[in-house]
Amino acid sequence: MESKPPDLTRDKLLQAAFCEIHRKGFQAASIANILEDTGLTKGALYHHFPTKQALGLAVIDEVIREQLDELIFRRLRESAQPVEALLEAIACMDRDATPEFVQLGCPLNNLMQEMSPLDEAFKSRLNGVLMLWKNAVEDAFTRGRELGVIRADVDCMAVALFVVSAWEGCGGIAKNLQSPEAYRMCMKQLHAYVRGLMVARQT
Amino acid sequence: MESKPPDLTRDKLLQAAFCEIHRKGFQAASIANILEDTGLTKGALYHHFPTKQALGLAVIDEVIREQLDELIFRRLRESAQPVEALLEAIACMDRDATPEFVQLGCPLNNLMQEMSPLDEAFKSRLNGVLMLWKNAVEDAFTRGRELGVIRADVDCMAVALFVVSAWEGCGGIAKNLQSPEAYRMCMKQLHAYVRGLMVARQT
DNA sequence: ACACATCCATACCGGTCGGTATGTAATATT
DNA sequence: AATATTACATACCGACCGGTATGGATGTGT
Repeated sequence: MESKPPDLTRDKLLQAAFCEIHRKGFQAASIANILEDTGLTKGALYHHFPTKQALGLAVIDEVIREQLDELIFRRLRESAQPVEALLEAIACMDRDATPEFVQLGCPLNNLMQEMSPLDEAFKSRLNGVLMLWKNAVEDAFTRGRELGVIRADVDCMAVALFVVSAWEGCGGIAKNLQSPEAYRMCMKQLHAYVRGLMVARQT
Repeated sequence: MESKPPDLTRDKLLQAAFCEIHRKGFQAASIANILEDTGLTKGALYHHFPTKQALGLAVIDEVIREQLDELIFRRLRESAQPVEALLEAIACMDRDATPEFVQLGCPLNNLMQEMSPLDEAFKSRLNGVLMLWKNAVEDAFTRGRELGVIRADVDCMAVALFVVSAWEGCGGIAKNLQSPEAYRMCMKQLHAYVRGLMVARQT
């Protein structure tokens, strides 16, 4: 028994809403544009989502969270060498930084900056995703410390929060500079910072 | 000969616009609200500023830039011990973080995230301020290296870019968590990172 | 005293926004 | 086969937006 009828229309709306929000921000995102992109009408949208806010929240839960989970969280969770996976994830974001992604910035961070002070519902959902991120990184550090890869004096939680902050910060700055080079330069420093938390390795 | 008649009305508009933009973002900032706060009318506003964009750009140049200059840039510029001044500036932001400032976030970063991808004029002005910041930090590192306080292997420009990124990143994350404690925890790691760039000191 | 520019208030405009009421075709239910 | 529900399309609404046109008050140069 399939518990999930795919609901193609809903998915199209979510995807188009994600793009529009990613480009314009949530408040400036135009329902009309989303409908134009999908070829649908208001009847369709308001049949699936009671309000624009509900649409935005669904984008967070069903698009943004999923993307980050695939791209980052899961890799950290599933790797037997969590610290190496973290370094690889950082290096990977670095390498794969397309000019378009750099220019538009991290969808999660964009929404957090815009909506968290304005809307409680947004804030809690966004913070939920942020905590998934922080916890994934913290867990990687904790496991790394147990494995003897991370120095014993490292405060895993504080460091994890800082790593995520710096991560988003690098993306934000590069977005404004609209420069993949700046992003790489910046993420390279974050990479070096994390390496500095590891126990000195004998080569 | 006074070159600057104070222009009280203009200043009131700028200040009210700054607050409204700080709270809502530029696009969502309502001209009507700004006028209500100041007790002025559209006639006054559009006499001093041709458009809403011009008002926003003036806020950047005449409010935000000045604030950051006083709070950070100047201190780095004028100190004979630039690295210590940087550490102190970081610790200071940390200590003085009021819940309100944490909740609203850095005005510069807010505008950068929102407007840089949308408006060229905003982008160039904002990047100008950002470069002032980065250059001030870079200069502090460079001078610190010449003074023998910073390790010789440090890439001052890359590190400066990272420091500013992480700085803004910490503010951004704390803004979403709406937690001064998280901000302090995060900035403390940044503080430690900068200290880690210094030559080992014999106590 | 007169002309003129500065500074600001009032009234108004077209456009876009999110949201709703209504209709309809297709599908599921009984 | 009749009925109810789902899944959309269409047309429309009031609110608010940034911006403008006009007019009045005040000072200023001559």
